[in-house]
Amino acid sequence: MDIETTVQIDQERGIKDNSPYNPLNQIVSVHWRSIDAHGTLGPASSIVIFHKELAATQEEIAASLQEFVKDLRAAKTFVAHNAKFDLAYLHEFMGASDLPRQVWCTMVAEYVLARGVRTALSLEQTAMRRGTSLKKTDLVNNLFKSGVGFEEIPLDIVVEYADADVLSTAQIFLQQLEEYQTPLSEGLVPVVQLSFDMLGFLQHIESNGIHIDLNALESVEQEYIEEKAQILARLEDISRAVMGDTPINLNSGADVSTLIYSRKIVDKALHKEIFNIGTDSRGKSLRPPRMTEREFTRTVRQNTEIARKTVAHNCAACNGFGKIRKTKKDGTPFKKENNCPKCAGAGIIFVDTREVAGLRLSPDSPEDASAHGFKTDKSTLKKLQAKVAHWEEGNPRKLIAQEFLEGLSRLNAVNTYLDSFVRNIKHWTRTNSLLHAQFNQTVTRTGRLSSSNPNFQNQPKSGKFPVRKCVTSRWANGGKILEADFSGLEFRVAGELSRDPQIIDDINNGKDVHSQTACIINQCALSEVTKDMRQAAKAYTFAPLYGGMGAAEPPHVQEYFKEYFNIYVRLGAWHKELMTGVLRTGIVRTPSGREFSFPDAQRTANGRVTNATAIVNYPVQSFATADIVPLACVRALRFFMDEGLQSRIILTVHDSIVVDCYPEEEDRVRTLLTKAMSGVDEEVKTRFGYDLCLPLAIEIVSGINWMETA
DNA sequence: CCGTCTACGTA
DNA sequence: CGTACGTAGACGGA
Repeated sequence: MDIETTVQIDQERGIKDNSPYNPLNQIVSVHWRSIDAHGTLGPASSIVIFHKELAATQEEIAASLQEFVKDLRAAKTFVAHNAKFDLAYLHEFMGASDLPRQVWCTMVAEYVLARGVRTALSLEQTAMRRGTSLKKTDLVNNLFKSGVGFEEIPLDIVVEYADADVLSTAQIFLQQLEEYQTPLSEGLVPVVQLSFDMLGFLQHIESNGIHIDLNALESVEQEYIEEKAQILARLEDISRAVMGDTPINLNSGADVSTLIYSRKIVDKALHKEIFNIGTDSRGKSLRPPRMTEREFTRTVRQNTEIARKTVAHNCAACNGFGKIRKTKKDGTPFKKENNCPKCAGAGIIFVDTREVAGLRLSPDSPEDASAHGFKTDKSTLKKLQAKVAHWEEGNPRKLIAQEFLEGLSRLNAVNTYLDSFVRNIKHWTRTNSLLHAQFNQTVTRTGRLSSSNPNFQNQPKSGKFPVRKCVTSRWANGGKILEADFSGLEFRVAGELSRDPQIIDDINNGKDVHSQTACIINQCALSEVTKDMRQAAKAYTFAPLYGGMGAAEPPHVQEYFKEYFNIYVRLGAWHKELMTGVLRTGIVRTPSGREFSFPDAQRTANGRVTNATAIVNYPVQSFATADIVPLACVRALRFFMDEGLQSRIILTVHDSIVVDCYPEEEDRVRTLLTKAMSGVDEEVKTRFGYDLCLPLAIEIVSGINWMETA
């Protein structure tokens, strides 16, 4: 089936919203066909509910809807491309009672078959790839792209288009059904079934929505706006002091780079080429070139010029107007004015003084280069701050530099908090204070979810991000926000998949692995490890797990990587097995049967395997957060329903489940989540036929909002 | 207008 | 140190 809907456009931001949770949206039409057990298609049916050309009476529409509901109830399997969307509309507009239990989403099925290789998954692209029937839909596509809802598109075209989509979906479904029965792909059945179950879970939590306290959000926003204004005022003062009249846009990497490093790039294209700036076909950054310190310094000198403080003058060529009127060859003036070429239309020219502008810091290595100059991100700024700390006390620029670097670092963060988090939460929160973020099932290479409109999976951590205070319970009297996390899930799964006896031992004995790492890194005794050292060491516990080799690290850290694989011998052996397996078959498989294809993998001249890090990382990340956690999600929802809980599951963030807890239900919620999550091994066994050898532990916290949890 | 790049944040 | 994401503004070429 296929549902066409209206769409709302946010004029200010140009954002299109065809969500069923936008109260202004409506179902325009519903289109469907039946398919019998032999794969024979019934006739095309459709109902038009809301359209400018609509002639049917309410009674007639109601009668057609009855027909549709009858077919829906009779159906064994509900098939649609991006079925979550259609299910959500059915749920919001027709209530939950008639929703089909078994769903087949042709988009999700296609995604699983793609085996982690990025593939265009739209209905159109899928149909083209599979050679199934396809209606030329340029007209509809263009209208839709420009934001015209289906209610405005000529009705005969809507019906023709939608019927063609239904037919195409049906044909793709039949092909997929066959493909999932072939020896090559039958192993994917448990995973695609879990994905369909997860689709229902996602539709459910999206429908529940997240309750937002808009007053709390407003006051957090005000605090950030104030903080930003203060930082900006100070940074602009400093900017004027060190740059003279040269205008600096603190949101511009190029401007800020000039200010910090006192250098302007002469030829940006050349600069990009020299420092190999860019991304590869997988969207990852290219590697910076190797250079000695001397080479680097020389290169920077050659391709940059020292930034000087400037004094602004009225442009003499245009008298400060910015525009000039040229005259034609015959002496008559052109009709339109041109931008003054001397000042590029600004009316002002900036004349260099002799004084060097900026903070006069130097980049260290090609790693510090960026497209428009040199990096100005948090870690680079931190490095620069450490340098400035060593400047002699008498240096008059020391204080200013410290203040600027610290302020800029915070400004970058506060900008993100305001521009991305606050603004987007505000934008997507409906008038009933519910925010229905989207969870996308067919985006990532590993099978994880992604989240958008807004992304609710990248909020700064609990306890330090006041925006989280606005996530509150929908039940005013005694409702709570509760979050259950799998602890150390990926480390456990790495032990699980490699069956490394030392990892298994460490986990069973509750060993503090990060402290052990800190010991090795800092070459000290266990008793000497401080809290900070342990925190810093965490990254090094995980690096080798995911294929990190410490190539760019100092010698003693490289030693650590060696020692790590001496301790976890089996893990290292497993990594090798994965790689030789990929070289042989092109495939990595997890215990769920999910597969990842590496068609281009080969051994390079220096003995390494292409995509080595991805090959060892995908199974761990995927089995943990794309198989185990979704399974726990599906179980949790099933338990909640079976027990008739009023509490709502509202969110999952890769290894956690978040619940809006109904008053007095917290104990039951905790019990059921523990059963769903810690007990997930029993369903891993029934669904995938796999015995987990390690226990899965969870931690549960709760509080009056999503920030203040304990 | 659209793709690329940098920056922020998460597991 | 690695892998996987989404969003926004700046920039530069069409």
